[in-house]
Amino acid sequence: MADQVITLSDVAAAAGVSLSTASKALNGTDRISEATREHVRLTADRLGFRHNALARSFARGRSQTIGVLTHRASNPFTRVVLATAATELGAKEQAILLYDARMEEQHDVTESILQLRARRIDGVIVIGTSTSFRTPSFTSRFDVPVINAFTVPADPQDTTITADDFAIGRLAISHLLAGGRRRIAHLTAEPHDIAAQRRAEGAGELLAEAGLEWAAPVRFGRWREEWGEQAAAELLAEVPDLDAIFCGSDAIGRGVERAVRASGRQVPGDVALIGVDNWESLMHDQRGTRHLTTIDVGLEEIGRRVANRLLEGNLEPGVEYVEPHVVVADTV
Amino acid sequence: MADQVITLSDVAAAAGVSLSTASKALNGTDRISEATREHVRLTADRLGFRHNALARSFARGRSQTIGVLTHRASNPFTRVVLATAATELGAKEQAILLYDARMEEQHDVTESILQLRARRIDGVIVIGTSTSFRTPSFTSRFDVPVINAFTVPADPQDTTITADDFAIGRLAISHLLAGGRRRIAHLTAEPHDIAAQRRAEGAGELLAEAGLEWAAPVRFGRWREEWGEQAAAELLAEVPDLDAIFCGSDAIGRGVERAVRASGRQVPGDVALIGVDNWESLMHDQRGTRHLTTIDVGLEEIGRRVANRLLEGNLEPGVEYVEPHVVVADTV
DNA sequence: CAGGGAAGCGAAAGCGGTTTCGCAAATCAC
DNA sequence: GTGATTTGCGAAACCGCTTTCGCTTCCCTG
Repeated sequence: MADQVITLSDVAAAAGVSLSTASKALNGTDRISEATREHVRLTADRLGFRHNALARSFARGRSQTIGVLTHRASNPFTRVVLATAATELGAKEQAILLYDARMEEQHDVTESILQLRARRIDGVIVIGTSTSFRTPSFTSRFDVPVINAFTVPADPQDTTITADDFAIGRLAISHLLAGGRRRIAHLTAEPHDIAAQRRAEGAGELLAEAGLEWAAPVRFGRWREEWGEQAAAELLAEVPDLDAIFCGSDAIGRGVERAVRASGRQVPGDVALIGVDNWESLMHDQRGTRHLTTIDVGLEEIGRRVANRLLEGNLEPGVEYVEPHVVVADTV
Repeated sequence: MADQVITLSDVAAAAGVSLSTASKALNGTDRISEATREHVRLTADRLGFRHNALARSFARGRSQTIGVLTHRASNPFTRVVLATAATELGAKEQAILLYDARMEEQHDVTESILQLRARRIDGVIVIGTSTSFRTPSFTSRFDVPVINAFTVPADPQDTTITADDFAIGRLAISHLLAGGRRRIAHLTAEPHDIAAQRRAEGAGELLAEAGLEWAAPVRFGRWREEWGEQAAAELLAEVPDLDAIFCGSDAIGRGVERAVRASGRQVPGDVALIGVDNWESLMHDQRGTRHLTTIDVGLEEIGRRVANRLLEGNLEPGVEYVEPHVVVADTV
């Protein structure tokens, strides 16, 4: 525990070579004979040597830490991306330094940016709140790579990895069609919400390709369970022969399900339901279980990919979409 | 952007003092006249100087980063604690370095520990998976402070901050009693699950204090929605005059609610429901809404407190419990 | 066999701060 | 007014590693 810490010069001395030789040997850099390299490696192992990461970072000028800018880290979607990215980065010995700011407030975020630069971070991940809101562009405010996650990019030249709402809509309908449903309706969030719009568009497109139409006009409302319940009740009264409802989110879906059951219909016997978000996975692990069939938008994949792209330095400008996937459960 | 970086010696030169004086002035350490201190500060500001955090960390031997050991970062509860702690730490310029390991596997975690020590981390947070499982003790394996979060500590001398399952049970019953309920049952998880046990004990205790008994024996089963549904159906058949069910988790509660409604009863008119976890908060923010009344176990508070304790160096040995609170919604 | 180039290694200069220590001047006690 | 402290500041060592540069030695070419 309190044992003397071994430094590189200890290793060099023990191996009978110079400090610089030892450094090069262990780093695999520069021209060193294979014999001495191996010899240094062995003595280093024997002594239990580990680089002092602080000294190394200092000398190299690279901090082994990635800055993360979030809008509101308490957002559950943000958390998933954050935790996944942090795990991925940690596995590669990269720390993260998180600044949680209201990105709209210039002053606040400017201070954070200065802090991050002072820390000589190696890269930046900007995590947006959703695909509904545009996140300001920070790319030009750093001299290290910046990558955006889970957001609608303000600048199309920024590197962005995000969910594919259009594909989500298509996938939902495709799954319902595969289940034999034909009289399908869609209940979703605010009409000005970008994610809601794209999901509706994607869904409408696939429906049209199948030669079908919505069984009722798409209803826009709120991302809320209670709205789902109320809207579904009205919808079922107007269009009694529905056989499926595509719900804009799992929260809405929960409300819809209650209304459908309250109307005396069976789920999925009479009406199939599919949501979006994979809400239940946020509770699964040992606990929880699947009930509502849903579309997973791929938040974890976003987190993983963002971390890896950044480390690889693989930052092509433009938006890269993550493929959604169906999570099969009891409601289709 | 690519503008010359200002170093401390630039500041010293501009202020007409020595490097060491400049350092002390800005750090508020050592004896420096207030006049020169202020003068140095002003020139530093004027030049836009920021400490090179790397150099500083190196010189001081403190990394400004906290190591985090998790069992499985993908666990939703872990994520909440992690994200909250990271936010709190970030606000104080502390980075985090996350190692996600199966803590049971010695080899794996030993490597992580060595990495963390090489990084000269300033402290360690160990996040458990829940209050159901015991996490091995890592305190003695570091020479920096270690604090455990959301776990049953293996060593009572370790510093641990976690949820108070006993209080959770009491609180749930107290809320139901305040709502005028008297015929109360409890459906919860596996009988060997520590969290489930304590919640049941706490609930039973408060019930006894109120001069009441369970309307039916406590039923232990699984942390699953479907189990809740099935168990509630049976329970209602056996004890038709129940007026409340304390559900061991929100997932169970969801299932219970379906069963109650399916039996023709109203929620909360005929039967009140209360869960545990504040599941919906994991989805709230802009979206989602409250439906199920529940007990929030205080995960965010755990994250916050763990971060702050560590920074303050305020690490008394023993377990500190976070107070749960009721989240009022529609089912009581 | 002379000369040029490459291979292998070491000396030393950083990287940009913090911190110890010593010295001169100012302040204090008596 | 003298000696003992205290105050304010600068010189320089140091943190542990990376990296440049130069010096040998060896090999190859013609």
